[in-house]
Amino acid sequence: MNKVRTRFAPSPTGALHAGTVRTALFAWLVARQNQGEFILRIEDTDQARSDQNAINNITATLKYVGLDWDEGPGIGGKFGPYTQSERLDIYRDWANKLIENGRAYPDNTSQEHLEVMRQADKKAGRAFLFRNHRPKTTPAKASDTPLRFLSDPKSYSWVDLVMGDLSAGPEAVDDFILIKSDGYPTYNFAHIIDDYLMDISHVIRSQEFISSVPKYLNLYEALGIKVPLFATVPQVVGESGTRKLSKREGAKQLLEYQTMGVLPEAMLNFLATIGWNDGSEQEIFSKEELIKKFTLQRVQRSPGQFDEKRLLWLNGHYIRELQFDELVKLSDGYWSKSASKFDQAYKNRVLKLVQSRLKYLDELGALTSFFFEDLPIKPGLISTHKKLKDLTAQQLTDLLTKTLNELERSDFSLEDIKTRLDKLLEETSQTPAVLFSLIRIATTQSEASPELAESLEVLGKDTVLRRIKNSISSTEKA
RNA sequence: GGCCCCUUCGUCUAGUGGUUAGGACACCGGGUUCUCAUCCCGGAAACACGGGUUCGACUCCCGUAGGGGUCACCA
Repeated sequence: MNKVRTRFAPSPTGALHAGTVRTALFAWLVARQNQGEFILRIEDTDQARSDQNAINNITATLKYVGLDWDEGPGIGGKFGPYTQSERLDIYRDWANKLIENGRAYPDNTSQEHLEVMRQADKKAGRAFLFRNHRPKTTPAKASDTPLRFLSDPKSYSWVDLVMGDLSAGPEAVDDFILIKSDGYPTYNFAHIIDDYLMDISHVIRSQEFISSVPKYLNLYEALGIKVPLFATVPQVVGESGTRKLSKREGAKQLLEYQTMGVLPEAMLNFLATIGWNDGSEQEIFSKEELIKKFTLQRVQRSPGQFDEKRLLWLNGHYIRELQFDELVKLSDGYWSKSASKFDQAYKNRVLKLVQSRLKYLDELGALTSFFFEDLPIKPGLISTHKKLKDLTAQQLTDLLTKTLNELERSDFSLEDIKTRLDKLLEETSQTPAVLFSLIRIATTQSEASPELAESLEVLGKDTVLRRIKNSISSTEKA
């Protein structure tokens, strides 16, 4: 069997989102599991829409999720260049071969006339086929005359590695533009030439191209070149459940998740399991396992929905699995501003307390800010608390005062804090639901926090006593 | 509209003629001295519909409906 070579061939017209990257991932997995090669090719044949920012976004996104490429722009390779705008001569040569064979013809039908014909066909309830309107005579070939493929309509059936047996009638084959008036090839033409010249074994792409395959098959024949294997990956749809993932659908570009602090291994796991699983009940897959277990045959044929909740669950899982020193490194940059005045040792103690609570790194600041600054007192935390709202100000003050007196005598070791909290429960004959809630609110002024004793220990005696005193004076006023 | 593809809990899915239709996320309830999270236990929740074939259909066949893609000098 020939060497497996797969490619990711995006057009640089915007930021990558999950759907596109998932397709890239599948192509990458096929290459890696077969000791093959993964090629990055930039399809910038649309001059107006392509730009360098998008190219940067593509490479940054691939690097984020760890999809390395063996050949591509920048790094080169034996089949370069890997940017289509640098391959114009190649397409022209192949186009000339088609002209010589009588399989391509210049056509300068105006956009207006095309539109008229399209409307007429639409009205007649049939698909528009240019070949039904081929001009009797072809214009002289000038440099700005578009070149059309002269199709040879017939039925095709072929095998798709994901979708299975597919077929279509001759109505799916038409005369399409090969070279545009600006001299650039269309996608339909360029990708076929490139896949052939770059020795691509598997063309793995998303669903919108499936109905164009018969046209491509017809072109492969005209060109007399070998047809690669096809694998069509269904789309990833957005929250609506129907529409394709897009900016309009509210989809984030993938790099936003990097900024949020979604770990690459979580993103990879998530992407791979939209529309794929190994047949078992396994949910967590490492990159190595994916390489070992992935098969195109087990890719779902129906679209998959992007479920951010599931992504965040996976990410939480991977954060919990992280070695602590690894988490320390990754957390850098996600702390609240107020944390900058504290040393790393203190931050580490805080981090230990929240590792199991983080769904994504960017939550860190909000989750831990009370460890670094006295938050403003929020009376609502008590007045709406289901266990505290019915206590009088006097009762609250009493409880806090007793707590203050007890903790003042503590050496603030975790052990001692726990002992004294237990003692307070006895003395006040309050349930933890009341007393601990109150202390927690007084010392954190937050909706939620890690375990009370541990939080107090990390906060330290001075801070805890100060905050309790502040709370007392605030409840007295109320 | 023509052509093509798709259809199991809200979501991701297991399932390839005989299962109490399984798991996970999310959700709800309970437990872990308080909250949030983790962890553990439990709950609700699906075979789009209609015909066949068969002793027996989620599984096979045919329709119907719904959804998606495509019909560009965009990819």
